[in-house]
Amino acid sequence: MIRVSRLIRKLEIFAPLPEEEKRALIDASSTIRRYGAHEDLIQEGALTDGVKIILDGLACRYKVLPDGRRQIVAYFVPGDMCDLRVFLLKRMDHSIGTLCPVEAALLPQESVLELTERYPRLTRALWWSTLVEEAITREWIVNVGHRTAFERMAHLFCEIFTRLQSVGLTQDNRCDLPLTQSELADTLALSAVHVNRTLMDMRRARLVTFQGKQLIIHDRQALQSVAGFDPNYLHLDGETNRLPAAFKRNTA
Amino acid sequence: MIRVSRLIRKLEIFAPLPEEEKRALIDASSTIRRYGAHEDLIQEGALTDGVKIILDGLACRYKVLPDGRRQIVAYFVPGDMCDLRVFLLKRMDHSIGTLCPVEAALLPQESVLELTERYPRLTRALWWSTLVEEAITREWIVNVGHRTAFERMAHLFCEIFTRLQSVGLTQDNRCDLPLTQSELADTLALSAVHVNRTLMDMRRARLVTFQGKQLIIHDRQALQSVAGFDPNYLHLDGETNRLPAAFKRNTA
DNA sequence: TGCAGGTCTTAACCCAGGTTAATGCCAGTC
DNA sequence: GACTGGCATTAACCTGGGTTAAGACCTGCA
Repeated sequence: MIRVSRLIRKLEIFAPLPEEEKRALIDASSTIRRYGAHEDLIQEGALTDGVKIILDGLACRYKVLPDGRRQIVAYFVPGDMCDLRVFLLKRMDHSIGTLCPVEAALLPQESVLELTERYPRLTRALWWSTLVEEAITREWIVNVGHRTAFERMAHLFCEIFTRLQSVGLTQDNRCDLPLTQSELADTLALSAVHVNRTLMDMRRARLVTFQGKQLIIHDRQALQSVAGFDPNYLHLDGETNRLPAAFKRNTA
Repeated sequence: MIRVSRLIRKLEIFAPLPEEEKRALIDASSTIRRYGAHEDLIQEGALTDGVKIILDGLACRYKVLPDGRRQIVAYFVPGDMCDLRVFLLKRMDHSIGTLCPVEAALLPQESVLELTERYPRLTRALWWSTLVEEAITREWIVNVGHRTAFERMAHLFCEIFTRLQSVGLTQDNRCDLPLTQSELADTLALSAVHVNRTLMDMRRARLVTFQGKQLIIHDRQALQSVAGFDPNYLHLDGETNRLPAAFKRNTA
């Protein structure tokens, strides 16, 4: 199996890519690296380097506060890229770390520059994927700011499940989710204790079971409804995307 | 005065732009539009159109929840662009509205495509500015998630003041800030009542006075310190940015 | 096989911030 | 110069979620 096939599958939600451009992306990302659990791919303050494409496992962006508390601000699932264009900033203003063992493809800076200079369709698809990422970050502000613990967690589960589903990493109503409760807490801006309480409530409500690093969604409809989850912001539906007219010509 | 000079000034924090590219940007953005206070530039669900550059006034991105509550997820100050590449998405997943009368330059989609195709330096500078915007969004998650009302508000004031300062819109220790307390509440994910309480506390602590749409910072050092504000994430310091080597050649 | 460190679970107690509601203070405007 | 509607301010009361702490449950390792 082609290592970056999940990325390509994702990019093609936006628009089909010509074989040549797919091949160029595959060729450029042939260097694979493996990371252990809870290892940093890159640390806050470090000089930025090339782009990483997550092939397997789960990673996250996070920020650490002076008092040592941590806020996870994004998850990376297989097929996601960490920071298409970070090399434009001198130093990272946050860290990226793994949550479990991770396999990633490296795309050196020069390759990114070259690809984006030569392949307009690929470039637009990559841009699009960064727009989606931004949309997710915005939704997280709403989540942390305006939803109760229960809704918030329900919303996160809906999002993760939907994203994993779109890259073929769910089975029926379940998926692997290698997170501890306190990592969930760092994500949702809740205490670990309250995450546990809420998880128990969800289990009792027969909505969701999250145990042994497995997420089982018993009633997706109900879950989405309590969460107020509208998948629109994930832009996973081809219908919600469009190509600028000037660009469509080249796409057939 | 050139209408988009603030944008150009901002972009040149990243790297100086050749005259030709500046001129191209100025020419492309010669259509000016005026909006009233609390008017939408674009609404959630609408088809996306061209890019807008804020010349004067204050605008914001916001999302509305089913229960009618609103979360402001970003501010646009003069010199900011609303969504360089939104036209890659079919429909908006949030709205952009004004907070006071606003003057904006319109950059039609075709101009964006043309500029980004012809002018690599300008393009990179524009990319950079979207990276900065993303960094701000991430910091907002931390703000809403992990800081107390007092710290949170202090942090927002530090950020806004710094951003306005960088485009020359502050006088000494004060700046115009055309927000009501309940708009502040929508930003900080607090109730309007608690915003008022906190504002009073800040006034009493002789840190900040926010009255009559004016923000006066009495003790910036102290404010930054309670907020845990580290301006690094704004990337306004030229030193924190860098050009990829492959690109530097063309920049002299 | 027993121990150690991480994780999960539960209970008891507390407080930051939400909610409701009343009052005051404008700036238009007819 | 009264009337209206939007803001700001304050008080009284309540609750969701934080904190602390203790016990149970794992899993890997010696």
